[in-house]
Amino acid sequence: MNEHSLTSPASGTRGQLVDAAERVLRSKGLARATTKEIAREAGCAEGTLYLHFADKLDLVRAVHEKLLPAFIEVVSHLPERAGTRTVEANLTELAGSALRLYRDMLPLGSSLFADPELLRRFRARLADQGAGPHRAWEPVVAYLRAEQALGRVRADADPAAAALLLLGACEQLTFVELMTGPETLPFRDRPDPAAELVATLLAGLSPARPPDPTDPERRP
Amino acid sequence: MNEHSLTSPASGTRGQLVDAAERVLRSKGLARATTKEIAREAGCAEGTLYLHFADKLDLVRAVHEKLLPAFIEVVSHLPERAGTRTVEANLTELAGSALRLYRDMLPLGSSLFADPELLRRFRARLADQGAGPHRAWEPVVAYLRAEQALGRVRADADPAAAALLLLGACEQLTFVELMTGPETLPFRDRPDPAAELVATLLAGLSPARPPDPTDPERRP
Amino acid sequence: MNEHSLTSPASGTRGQLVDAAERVLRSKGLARATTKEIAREAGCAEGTLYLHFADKLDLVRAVHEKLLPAFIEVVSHLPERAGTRTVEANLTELAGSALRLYRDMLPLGSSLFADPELLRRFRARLADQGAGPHRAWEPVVAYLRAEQALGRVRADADPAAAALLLLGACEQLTFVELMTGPETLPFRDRPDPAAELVATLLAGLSPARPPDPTDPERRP
Amino acid sequence: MNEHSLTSPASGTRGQLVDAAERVLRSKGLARATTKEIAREAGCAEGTLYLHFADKLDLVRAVHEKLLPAFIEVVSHLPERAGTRTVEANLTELAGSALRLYRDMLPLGSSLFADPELLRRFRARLADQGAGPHRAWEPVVAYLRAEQALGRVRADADPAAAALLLLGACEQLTFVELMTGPETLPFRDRPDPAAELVATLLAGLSPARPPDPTDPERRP
DNA sequence: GATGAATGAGACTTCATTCAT
DNA sequence: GATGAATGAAGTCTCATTCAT
Repeated sequence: MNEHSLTSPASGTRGQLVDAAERVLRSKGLARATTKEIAREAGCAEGTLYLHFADKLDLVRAVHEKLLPAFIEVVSHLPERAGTRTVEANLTELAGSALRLYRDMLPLGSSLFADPELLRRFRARLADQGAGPHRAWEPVVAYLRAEQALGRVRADADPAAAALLLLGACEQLTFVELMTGPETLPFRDRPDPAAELVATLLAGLSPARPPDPTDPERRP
Repeated sequence: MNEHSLTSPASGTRGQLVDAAERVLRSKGLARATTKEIAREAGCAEGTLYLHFADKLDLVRAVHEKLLPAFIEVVSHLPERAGTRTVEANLTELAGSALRLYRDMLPLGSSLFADPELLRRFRARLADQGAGPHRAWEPVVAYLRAEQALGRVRADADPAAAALLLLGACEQLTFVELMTGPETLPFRDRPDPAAELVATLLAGLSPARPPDPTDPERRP
Repeated sequence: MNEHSLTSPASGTRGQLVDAAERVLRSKGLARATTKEIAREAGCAEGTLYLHFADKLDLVRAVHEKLLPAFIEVVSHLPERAGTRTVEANLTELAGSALRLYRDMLPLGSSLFADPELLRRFRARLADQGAGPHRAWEPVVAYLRAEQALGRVRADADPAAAALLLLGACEQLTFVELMTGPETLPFRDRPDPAAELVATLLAGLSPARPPDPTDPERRP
Repeated sequence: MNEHSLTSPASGTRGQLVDAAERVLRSKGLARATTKEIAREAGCAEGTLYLHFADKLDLVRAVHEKLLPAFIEVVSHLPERAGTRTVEANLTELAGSALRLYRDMLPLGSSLFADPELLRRFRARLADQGAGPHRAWEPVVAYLRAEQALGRVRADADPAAAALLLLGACEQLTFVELMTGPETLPFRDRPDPAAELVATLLAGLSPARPPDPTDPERRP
């Protein structure tokens, strides 16, 4: 992962074009990214773009296609952590990673919504691959299920809902920060937002609760 | 609230232009919304747009400026609910509303990231008004604090983190649904996603917990 | 004559519009003078312009129509000077005035050539009035004739050619200065360009000449 | 030199654009010259213009930049004439050329004043090149100095002032003719305006003058 | 495969002019 | 006579795309 991209630099003209497009999309935005600048950034001629992609939108789609796997790659090592350290530590590390990843990916990913045709092509490709952004939840769900099996997470908790709560909070926090600007950081000026989110999720909001019969700590 | 807008239809040419721009942005996306079509949709000449806005981006910014207040308006009645019904019912209703609101607002709001200049102007206006998207959390936080005072929410819970977890989950669920397409609805095919999220947030993930000493239900 | 115009400020809305147009033409140029700004400068509404002029070009023409009379007004007192002071002093004063006048008038007057239709209308009006910019030569010619009658100018000199030489030199000097910019003043950095032009015109270039038989100084 | 331009037709798309722009500026004027028509005249697409020039004004400036060198080219052969024929014949030929050149150049050159931004850019380029319209005087001054050395022009005459008087008269005569229109030709209906101007300049206006001691014709 | 000058449709924007008040 | 919001034609300029080299 280099400084400008979540993914490794690609070789070959095609790869250079995708990397260049990603850099230009990040700095100029979809609305102001031109083929001229992308080609210049890739170090090739404007016409070369059309040897590798049907049109500009196809190149942009190729950029978006790199993003989700990059995210999943980072999250996918989480299940191996089940049973190690504490649940709180593992989830806090996850939330920290998610906050960093979203900060890099949200501006690019969100701009899919600026062009319905781009979104349509992106979806078509997702459908072909049976993929989707929800795949990012799967390692988290798998981890939580493993911890449930180990008795470190309530057996009757809903792992999917929990994954969504935690990752959603990270995404929204990033979304708001990016909208509000670098000067105003609502919530993030707290010592450790990731830890606070995890603590709240672990403890829940209900004031009291009957003891969990599956709780191994309660076994004699 | 009409079918096409979260806000009441405005009167006056300026208001018609903002409403028309919102409709066009929704259907065509920022990248394909043209001044010609916006003017046609507003029922006025293209030049009229420039009597009311400095340029196209200023009109787009005006559309975005309407979104947050519309969201807050809906959420802001929540605190009055404190102490009524059950916490679970109140939060489930909130989550349901949030899911519906995000579905309307996310495509528009996200496209802010497609143009850095648009985002810059949007932020500048936020700074002038001391506002920000985090204001949407405030009514939820206020509600949770009120319920804490009533003993219906753990006294040591973090209301801000809880608001972020719940609203973030709603936002991410919507985000993924919008990206994945109307056919594939991960998670949302469940009977009631809002209820599941709330249940998980209320119960927490930890298998056991010492009784909350401030819990009034535990007083003899 | 006020600071902004060669002519007295006019009263009435029509006159205010002409004055305002002159100021805007001077500062912005014909190519960038808009009816909106002229109206603002005149303190009236844009529509009011069309109550007093057929269109924008008619207003511009009205501005140009004021210029020549203003020039002639200044030059027209010259013939009264015949026989007073010296010919050199009188012509030097004339040249000095002409330099100042051209500096004010050339930018405006020259821009007539930027629009053939404007020039056409201007000419049509000139034809109606039997006027023309050559009228500016007439007082100078009249003066020189008077000095010829007094024997202070060669009897066989051509007053029209002399007027053209002197005023033409002043015009070109100004033209070049305006083109070159305020920093570089070719020729004008000399102590007194007007005096040098007059001295050269009076003495001529020919190295020797037979005595003028009509020269009164040679009469016994 | 072709019928439409003072300069040789250029090759290459850029040169064709400059030539086309010159023709359109001559016929339509700065105020009515459109990029669409210039491109059509140049036989290329409108967008091609922007491959070779930053904007329309840059193209117009390029046209203006060709004018002065074209003028100087014609005048620059004058110094070689020193000592040949008569001073009167040489200067009359110069004046004749100047009248023709000004008729071609003044409408274009004058319209520089119709747009301050155009004038600003033109000046900036002049400053870079150390050039300026006053360079047109230099060959004339050089010629007069040479004739002074040969004793055919008064030794104490001011060559710069003389050049300005003669060229200025030609410019003003053309200026007035262009303003007044082709029907009315003040002064130019005379048999040979150029000859009359030169005769007056050579003889001067003063009725008498002491013999020039440096005049070689007076030496025994 | 690579180039980059040329293309031309179409975007945004301006501005002289009109007209109901 | 005065207004100024609205008009819409026309302008400048951009940029994805093509194609001869």
